[in-house]
Amino acid sequence: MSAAMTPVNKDIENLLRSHRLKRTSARMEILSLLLGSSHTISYNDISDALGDNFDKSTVYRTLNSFEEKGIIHAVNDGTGGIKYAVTREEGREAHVHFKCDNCSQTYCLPDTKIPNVKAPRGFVIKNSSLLINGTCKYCS
Amino acid sequence: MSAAMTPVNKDIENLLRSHRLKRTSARMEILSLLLGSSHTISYNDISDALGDNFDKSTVYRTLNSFEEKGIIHAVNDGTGGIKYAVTREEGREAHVHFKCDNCSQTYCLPDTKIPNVKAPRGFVIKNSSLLINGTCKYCS
DNA sequence: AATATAAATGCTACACAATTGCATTAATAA
DNA sequence: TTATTAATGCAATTGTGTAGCATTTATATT
Repeated sequence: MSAAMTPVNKDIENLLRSHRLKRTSARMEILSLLLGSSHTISYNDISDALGDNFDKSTVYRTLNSFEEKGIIHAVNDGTGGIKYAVTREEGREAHVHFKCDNCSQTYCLPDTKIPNVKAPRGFVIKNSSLLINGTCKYCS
Repeated sequence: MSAAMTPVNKDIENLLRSHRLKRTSARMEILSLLLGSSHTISYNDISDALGDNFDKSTVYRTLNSFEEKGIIHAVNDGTGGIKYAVTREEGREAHVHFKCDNCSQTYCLPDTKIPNVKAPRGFVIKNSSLLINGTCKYCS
């Protein structure tokens, strides 16, 4: 078996370099977690996984710079904090997020696009975000 | 001209009584603000409008009990705090919320229903919330 | 390989939203 | 009018996230 099921370092390094972000261990480890997760993750998830190796502000700043570069996107599932997921090709367009009431995880549904809605006269639509909750495929 | 453009006290009293909530001045005033607003309002909006007549915890607890009773519903427009609006008949069904990038107000669109989406196999949908942003009818 | 420079980090403090425990006060039922 | 039950105010606390600033580190340059 290979070293890990997690994304290989080279992939992560390339991703950082292509966005002109310095290759630091905080970024490597945080990006590795994000790439290896099937669902959105929060600051707390990252903090738990990484122990106290990095300062809170480093983790938050890392997430913010990933988001600015478009590597990840923020998801607000209504539970308080913000969660993040890597933005994959299929998910560039506005896609649906799904929060499971059972396991409390929030998933990107990159292939499920947000339908167009017709707003009342005078309201001009720019963006939209659709959050669904229910039971995820691992819990149903 | 009648006493005010705001909802009459009797309406508010009835609303409280029908939900078995005691008629206190905090509830009367907060509910009056909510009923009189065309858009969602936050704790800060209420606090500003009411001065320091009521404690922070009273205001939050009042909003929470209104929400539990279904008198109002919470809207998270991604700007930090939670906003609230009275749930009117047409809006009982899941409706769209609209955040204006210009005036920063968030509106209920009670007649704009959230379209059904087809989630991937295994995901069972219970509820959904759709937040649109753009320019509202008062700003366009 | 050594150095310069620009950026990232850790630390501490802070800001803000929201909640909680508890003693006091007020609203309604009896 | 009193008894009961719930709401309020206060103070403290939690949780999420940001900001300033000195120090350290990654990378480009020589």
